[in-house]
Amino acid sequence: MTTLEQSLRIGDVARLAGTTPRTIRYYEELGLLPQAPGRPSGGHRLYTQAEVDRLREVMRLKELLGVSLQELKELLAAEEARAAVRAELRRDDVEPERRRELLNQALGHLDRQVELVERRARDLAKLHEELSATRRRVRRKLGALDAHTRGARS
Amino acid sequence: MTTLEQSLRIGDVARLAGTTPRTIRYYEELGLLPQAPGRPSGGHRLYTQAEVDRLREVMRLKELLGVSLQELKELLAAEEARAAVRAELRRDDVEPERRRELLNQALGHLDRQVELVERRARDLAKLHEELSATRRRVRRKLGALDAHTRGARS
DNA sequence: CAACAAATTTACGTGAACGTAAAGATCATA
DNA sequence: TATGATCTTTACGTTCACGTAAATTTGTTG
Repeated sequence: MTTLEQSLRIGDVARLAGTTPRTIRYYEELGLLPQAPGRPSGGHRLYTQAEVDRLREVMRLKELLGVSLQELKELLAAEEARAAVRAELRRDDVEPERRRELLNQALGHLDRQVELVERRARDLAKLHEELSATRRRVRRKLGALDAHTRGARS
Repeated sequence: MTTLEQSLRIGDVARLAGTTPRTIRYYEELGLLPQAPGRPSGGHRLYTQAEVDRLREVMRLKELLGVSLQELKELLAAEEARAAVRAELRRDDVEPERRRELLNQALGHLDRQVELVERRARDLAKLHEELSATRRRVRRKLGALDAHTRGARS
């Protein structure tokens, strides 16, 4: 379980996620990524696999949802909330009151994301259907053309 | 049938499509929209409903596919091909040879579009599933929390 | 410890997709 | 025909999402 994961530097993270150090610093600056967890004596940023995953997720959402980094940051409040939940849940003495609050917050954020995704999926499905219909029509015309040409035994 | 549609000016088109004149001119400059069909003596651009539709389609594809305007232009070669087909098909004397060629071109472009849409749809579906799973877990935790609280008759 | 790769901050540069301003031309209406 | 709204081109400005360069510092390795 103790994967001994540690000490990825910004260049490693960038390579692993398929981007550049500049982008990572930029995202950190925007608050899209949390401050690098390790930073021994103000030196280089140190990351773990968790940060790589987070980064990939950010990139994926950006690509799939087509939102600005600012909107994405707001959307990602969900992740932060869930992180907070996980952190608090590790301790056993959280009051159920508080626990429920955190969970409900996370649920709200998740609902926003799900709704966004569903809207886009619906739109895409509609577009797909239209394209397919057009494609079928074109193929039918091609078929008719073939048949006619052969029928005329040119 | 003769809808007598005509004489929309650039501002009208912009309002109807939910954008601005600047954007329309920009798209025309990029070749995303054809030259305005009417331009009496070098004066104002004149459009018909067809141009409004085309514009909306461009905006929709841009939004849904998340591609650059340049990529979009290349993708939209399909529409141009289909327009050419429609134009030529109106005449009855097109050689079947040529006809088949045009139709096959259109089919190719359509296939590219369909594939792109399908890829995105698959990615979105995967994301949706993951979000839903997470959501279910959160709800389960909330449920357990409720049950426990009531069980403890606090 | 020398030396070289990789990281740091600071700051200016860039391409895409438009916005906006200016100066003038054109169109609809009173 | 006057006049105000809308359009024209030209051109510079702006925001976003980074790229790139410079000067310096930090880690790593022989």
